[in-house]
Amino acid sequence: MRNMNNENEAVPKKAIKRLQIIQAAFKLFTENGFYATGVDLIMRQAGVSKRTMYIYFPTKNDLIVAVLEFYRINYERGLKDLLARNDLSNREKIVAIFEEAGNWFANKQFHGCLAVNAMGEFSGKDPDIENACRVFKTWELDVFSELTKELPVMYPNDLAFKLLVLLEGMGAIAQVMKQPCPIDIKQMVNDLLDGHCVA
Amino acid sequence: MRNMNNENEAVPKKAIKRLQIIQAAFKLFTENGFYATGVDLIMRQAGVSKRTMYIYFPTKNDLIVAVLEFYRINYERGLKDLLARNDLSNREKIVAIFEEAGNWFANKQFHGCLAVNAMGEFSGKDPDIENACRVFKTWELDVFSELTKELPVMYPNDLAFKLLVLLEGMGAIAQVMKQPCPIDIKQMVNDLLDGHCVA
DNA sequence: CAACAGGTAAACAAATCAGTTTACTTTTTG
DNA sequence: CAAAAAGTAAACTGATTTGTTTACCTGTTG
Repeated sequence: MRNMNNENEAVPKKAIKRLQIIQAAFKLFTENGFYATGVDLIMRQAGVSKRTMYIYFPTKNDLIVAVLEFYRINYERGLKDLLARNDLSNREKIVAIFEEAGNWFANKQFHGCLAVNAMGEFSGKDPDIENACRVFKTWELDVFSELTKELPVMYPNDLAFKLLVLLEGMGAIAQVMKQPCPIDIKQMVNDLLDGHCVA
Repeated sequence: MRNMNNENEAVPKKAIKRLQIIQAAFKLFTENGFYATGVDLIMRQAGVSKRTMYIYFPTKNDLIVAVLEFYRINYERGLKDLLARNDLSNREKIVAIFEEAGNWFANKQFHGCLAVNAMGEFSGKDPDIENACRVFKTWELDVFSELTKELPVMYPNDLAFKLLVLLEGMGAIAQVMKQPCPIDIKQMVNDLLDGHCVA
């Protein structure tokens, strides 16, 4: 059985294995934690031999750093469509982000922010992982900053940081409590936005 | 050299070893995570033999549950004096809690909320640990609820939850970013309180 | 066809993990 | 004092960990 799809040939085989490993590791790290997830299981789930794995990722921590980068890129892609919409104001986009996050957090399968979890396991132990976590949170802050800087507010960066605090808080509580959020987050976000608006 | 203090004899030796173990484990779990901390190191730091450890805590997870309870009791004791003061209004106490938390989070040694970190490592794996984490967060919420219920606000429980969201968010960001909080948290808390006040 | 890069499968090494057991010592207490 | 309770130190088990190595296979390409 040869290659059947003669259209759209030349798929970059090179990076396929690497991505398979990252995706399997991402799922396992998210669901079971970093230390608790062994490389043998990752390689089995990825359908890849151990040797291949250690060619792409010389150490497990290298893989963790790559997974955290993947986590951010994945997150970015999920937000892309929303951020690109021109039928929504920046303020509406912010509210929409919290709505989407709220739905995500409400899922029983939610396991908290991977970067926060990684920090809990590797803080003070692996600078590369620490750095990857900070890069992620910095990016999250940048997303909000991009949205608030064109809002009629006095201190857009302060507002962005407050929004991030809100998002983190929701996530952490959802992760631990695993029950629907009893408050109206949308209203809380709107109050925050109103409090900063000069117009 | 016999026992010198003939006054106040009969110190309950029984629970001393147990507490030593919990305190050493608390420190190590906080600084290095749960999976990453081996029982051999805990027992060495506690100055206790392995056998004794396994008499008090048949499994490592039993110890983790005990540490999480200790974490809560410790937290409660740290808040006791503040909550008992009668020269402060409930509103002032809430603000004071955030000020203290802010100072704590600003410390470079801060490693995030132990219950959140535990959830990141044991979510879906150990019901007892999960439960201990939820008990901790429920207690945190109760502290705020006790303070808000006597405030002139419409929905004291909602306000309490929002305060908890704020506290969690600050903690999670501080844990990852490890840099001073760029916003005025006291003002953010006051805004939140003002937004709920009917008077 | 032949060379070769990239892959598999599995055995292996060395360390570490949680937890057990044994033999002995210290401390408390009736 | 003497029995009993609680402790120590250290060897040990068996499973698991990350990471290495060996021998073999496969698809592509000059």
